[in-house]
Amino acid sequence: MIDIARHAGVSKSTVSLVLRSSPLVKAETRRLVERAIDDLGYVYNRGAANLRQARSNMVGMVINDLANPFFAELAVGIERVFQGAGYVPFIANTAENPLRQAEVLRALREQGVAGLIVCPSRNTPADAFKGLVADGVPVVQAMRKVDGARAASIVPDNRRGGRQTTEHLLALGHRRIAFLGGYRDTFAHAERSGGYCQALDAAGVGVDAALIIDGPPNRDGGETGLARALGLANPPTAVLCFNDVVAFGVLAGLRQRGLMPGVDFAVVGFDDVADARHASPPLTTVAVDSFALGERAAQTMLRMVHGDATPVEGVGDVHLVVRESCGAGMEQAA
Amino acid sequence: MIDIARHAGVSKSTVSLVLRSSPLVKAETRRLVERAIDDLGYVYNRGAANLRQARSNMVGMVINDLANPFFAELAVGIERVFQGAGYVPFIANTAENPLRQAEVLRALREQGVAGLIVCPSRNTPADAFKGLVADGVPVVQAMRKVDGARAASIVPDNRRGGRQTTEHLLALGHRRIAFLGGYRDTFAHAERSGGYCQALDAAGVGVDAALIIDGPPNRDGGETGLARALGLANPPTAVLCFNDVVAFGVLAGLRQRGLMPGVDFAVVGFDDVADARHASPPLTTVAVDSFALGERAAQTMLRMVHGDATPVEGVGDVHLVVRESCGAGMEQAA
DNA sequence: ACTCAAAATTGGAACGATCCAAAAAAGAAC
DNA sequence: GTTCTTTTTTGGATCGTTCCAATTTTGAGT
Repeated sequence: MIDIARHAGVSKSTVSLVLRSSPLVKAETRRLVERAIDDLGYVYNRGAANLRQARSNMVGMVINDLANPFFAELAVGIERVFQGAGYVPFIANTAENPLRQAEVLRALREQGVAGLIVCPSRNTPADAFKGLVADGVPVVQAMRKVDGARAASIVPDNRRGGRQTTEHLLALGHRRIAFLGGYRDTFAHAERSGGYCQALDAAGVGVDAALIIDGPPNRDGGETGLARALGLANPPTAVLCFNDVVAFGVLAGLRQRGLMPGVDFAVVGFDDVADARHASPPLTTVAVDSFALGERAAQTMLRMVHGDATPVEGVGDVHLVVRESCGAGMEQAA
Repeated sequence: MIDIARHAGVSKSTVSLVLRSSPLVKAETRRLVERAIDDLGYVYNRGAANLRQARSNMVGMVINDLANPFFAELAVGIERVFQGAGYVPFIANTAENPLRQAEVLRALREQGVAGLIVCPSRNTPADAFKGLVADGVPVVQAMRKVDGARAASIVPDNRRGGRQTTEHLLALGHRRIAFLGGYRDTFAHAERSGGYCQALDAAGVGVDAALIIDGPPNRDGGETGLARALGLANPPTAVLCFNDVVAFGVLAGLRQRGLMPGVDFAVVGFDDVADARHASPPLTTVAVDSFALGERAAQTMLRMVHGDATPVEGVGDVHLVVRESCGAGMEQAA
């Protein structure tokens, strides 16, 4: 920076002002300095800058499973908001591993992030964000939240989604409805299956614990879960899946058994990822609007960066998207 | 850090040594300092450290399209290597936008990354990495490479893959084979379609320019490309798709028209993403082994970080995976 | 007890930016 | 041409770490 100052015939303080595009410098001086900057191929050292001024332009997105297209969509949505605001978002994957998550959070903190959006991994301890929050780093939880954590959160209305789909299946005449996939110890599972139980109770059908089958929230989880469900003495005629990826597994599993999803068996997903409407048959699911959710999380974080300290607990709207996999019109099957 | 020194009754230099786990400190002193560290809830400031010592533990992965599951898989593979080596990988998405990519690269440089793995966006200028390379930051291109860029690269054998699949379709009796999707101005398109042309020429079939239909490398690109292909005066009986996602679009398009992929029409993909074998019908495709490719790119970068300056131009092995979408056994269709 | 090497510790000067208070330059008003 | 604002520029201290050379402590050998 001193080299530039010399080259442009000004002081390093002036160069600093130019770099931060301060209105204090005369236009002419600015041009002079700017020329020197690209003459010398100078690169700003963000680390040094952060030393004095905590304001960094780096935000972190900590995501539990990048391989799940839903989270990839969410990430893309979030990114778009930050781009416009002059922040550079970096994504880190924790692969559902709380240890890995802790490492990532530490690294981001050391790096001096301006804020964080986190989709907490499974089994995240309640105090995972304590240090960050105490330091005044805005932390927004997205999609999931850790109970006991004192950080903002933006989550979809999982309970309502679970209830709506279950009601839909009930209306189609199903009485044996399974809830498939996802780990019982996660926030999302508790809420989604909670909505499911609530709807069953309200309809006077009653919950059969054997029909709540957990497992990894991926394709395999769907396939093996389906196998277990069909192996029951009194098997279900419909399944509500923890998420769309699980539902894809179920669709594949049904087909392998020569069953036609949407005709012989009803399948409903959750999330409405881009592929859901391209599945065969197109998947009935709960649209969570990942884009809007990500946008909202990002905006919440920006507000916190700018000093708004009100703790936000946002709930995103969801709605049922009826396609073919639930077999609307298969009332006789039950 | 000075607070810690005082609290532990040592000097800041000693604390610094402990933080870097130097062998110079006595075990007893180390324990003393470590206790002070978590008593006071101290957080290391990586920025300040990088100020003196260029060695950062942050590596960047710049990815052109996170929404494509193939790149997400690649990213996960790369991450796994770095974790073991004590580096923290951050992912940034460029969404195929060279301007955005430039911003991201600048941000990473300012942040002082130890190295970069880049899947260059479309239309990346040849000098995009010049500054980085001049600074001695290791840059490894993965999957794609920019011509003229003097940076290492690890890419799959696209040409061979294109050739193999085309030969396979020829062997099944097809003579009108289209190449669908992808932008003509990308490296991967040039190589993959190059292999395709080569195989056609070798078989004496000849290339019909009308059968090379480009478009976005996503589901939509597949659907609209298929529509164009089927609208030709002399339509193809088989398509080789630029990648699996395009192929998924083609499968959906065929089904909408009441055509059965693998029976009425042959479809082949490229990449072998996880979903390829779960498609219906399971997709015949070229396996590029994203995991191994990512691993190799990461290891190349690590070698460069450790001072190995030999420019690497790695080519990853590919192999044809025959499933059902190509309709092995449909020779009569041609 | 004394010497000397080895091991462990230390203070102060960097690194590259920002902040602050103060100085210099430019304009306005008389 | 003063004097007084207002605008622009500036030097030096500072952020939290690492490096270096120098110092202190330890311990072995006599």
